[in-house]
Amino acid sequence: MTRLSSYFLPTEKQAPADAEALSHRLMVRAGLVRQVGSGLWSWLPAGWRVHQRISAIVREEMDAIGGQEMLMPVLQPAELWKRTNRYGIEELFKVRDRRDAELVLAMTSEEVVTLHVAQVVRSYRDLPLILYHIQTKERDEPRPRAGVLRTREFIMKDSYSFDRDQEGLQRSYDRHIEAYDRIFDRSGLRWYRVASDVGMMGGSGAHEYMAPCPAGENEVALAPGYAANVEVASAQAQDVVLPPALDAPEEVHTPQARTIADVAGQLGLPAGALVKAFPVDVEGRGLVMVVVRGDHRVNDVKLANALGAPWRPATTPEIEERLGPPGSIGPVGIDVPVLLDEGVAPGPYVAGANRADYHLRGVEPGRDFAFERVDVRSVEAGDLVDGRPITIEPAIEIGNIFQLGTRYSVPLGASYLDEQGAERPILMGCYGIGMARIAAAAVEQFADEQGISWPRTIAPFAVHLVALGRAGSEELATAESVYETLREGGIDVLYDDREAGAGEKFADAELLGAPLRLTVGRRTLESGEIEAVARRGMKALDSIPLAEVLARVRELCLALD
RNA sequence: CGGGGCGUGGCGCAGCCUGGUAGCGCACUCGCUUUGGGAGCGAGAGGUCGUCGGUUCAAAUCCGACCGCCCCGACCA
Repeated sequence: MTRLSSYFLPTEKQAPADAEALSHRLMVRAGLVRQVGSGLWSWLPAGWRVHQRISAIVREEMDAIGGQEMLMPVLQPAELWKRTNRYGIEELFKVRDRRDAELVLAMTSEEVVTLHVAQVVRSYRDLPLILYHIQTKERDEPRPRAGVLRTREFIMKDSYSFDRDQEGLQRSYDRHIEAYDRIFDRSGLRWYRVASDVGMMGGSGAHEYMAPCPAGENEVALAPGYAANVEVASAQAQDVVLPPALDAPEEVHTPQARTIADVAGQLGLPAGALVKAFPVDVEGRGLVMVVVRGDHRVNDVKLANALGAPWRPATTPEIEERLGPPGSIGPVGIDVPVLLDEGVAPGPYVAGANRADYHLRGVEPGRDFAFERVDVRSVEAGDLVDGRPITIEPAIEIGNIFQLGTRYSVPLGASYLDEQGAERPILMGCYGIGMARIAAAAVEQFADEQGISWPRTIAPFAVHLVALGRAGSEELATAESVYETLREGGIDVLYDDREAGAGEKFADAELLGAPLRLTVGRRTLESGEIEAVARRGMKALDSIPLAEVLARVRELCLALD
């Protein structure tokens, strides 16, 4: 049923007032999705077609690497989640049944899939395995936002690999990289695979797939041949002009100066000629002073990774007791270990004197204080990677892959016997893809003033057929036959047979964004042809003789973006 | 969780300050006209003004509580 006159496609001229993100506005306006509650969305028929097409691509590529599709429940016993120590996660929905038994709504399915594998797999001969499902996920998000970009309920493809050792895990991981690269290529997106934080879960590797677009919640650092989440990105800092060196540090009076900007302003120096001291308390290690260049910022994630332990900013009393007045602390003459960021090149800097209203100038790392080198600053646009400047772009995370190791197999008892009869834990990986985010990213990346311009591989319809002319006209009769021809030829065609003006029909076609628009109207019908326009760029194509419609449309469907 | 904002017909909004039982544009229904870029004229239908309570002769409007939604931030194994 793809006659627009009877298709459930509620397009709107005006977007809801509270919709901000482009994809949110357009997906609602085009009648693809409708909101039910905060972070809760229905997919209307045309939107669901997009979703299904994305799922089909994912399914094909997962199957191609040997993935086996299954289906696990959303509602799961809380017990399993307690065993893996995930029951305390805030985002996890917890519910109770009529007998007061505790259940959860799954946000992923590591517990359940591992349970099955633990029950079934006995021997190294049963490995490796890749299992996946495409299933609803529930997350009690603190703040749903931007339409379908961040929701409390969404459908995700999550796969899980099971291998006997790290080499096997790496192979499964690499196979997922191949599959994911193909999936995102096929979906028509501009995307990057970036190194990502492995977090406190440990594991030996993690990547995120990022689609740059304005509504993105993440930031990626990009340079030719380089892409990384800014959470973990490293780059060479931009040079800063330093004042002349001194034989030894000298105190300078800096009354009331509490911030880098204050000090730099008073001394007439760029912020980069100062160093910034950031005292932190590290679990199991105590107080350390992290020092970065004055114009740089400490990156929480990189710091945690460099320390290899949880940390927190030192409190004011701790700073006053061990160092000096907050706002005037520095690395010289203290009995606290100093971690010096790589962004601080050799040379004389201005640093806090650990004495109110005074700073030191001419402070040289190594000469005036000892330090341990770390890389803990956030990279900035213009920093260099292999001599090339990076840019920082917002991006949507459309997929992630993660080497879990034995994080779940040990607590859930998933093990196997090796050739020697020794019991060993199974090594796991987990791999996710959010279908809705692919759709939203495509909208964001390719929309123009008129509306959406879908990549052909995930468009709800390949062809949007517009009939002009009123009931009983030759145009309408011809359009009917073109519609039937295309439909019987297996083309996904949406036929606008409504009694509406041309402007309205064209506007809706452009809003909905099918790659190819065909128009049956008097203008070209006289010469036995119909018009064709490519949605991407609104490029007029050669008119198509009626007798060749099916063949020509087939060609165009493969040729268009 | 902190900050800000908003709930009036399907969508977008006005009315609220200064109480007197609801209005505009689009969409919708019917008729006539129109028909290649969101048509014209005429006639209609559609609203517990988020909910509950309070003040008052009278509440969309004033007061209180609650609910919902959005944006920024925090958060996002």
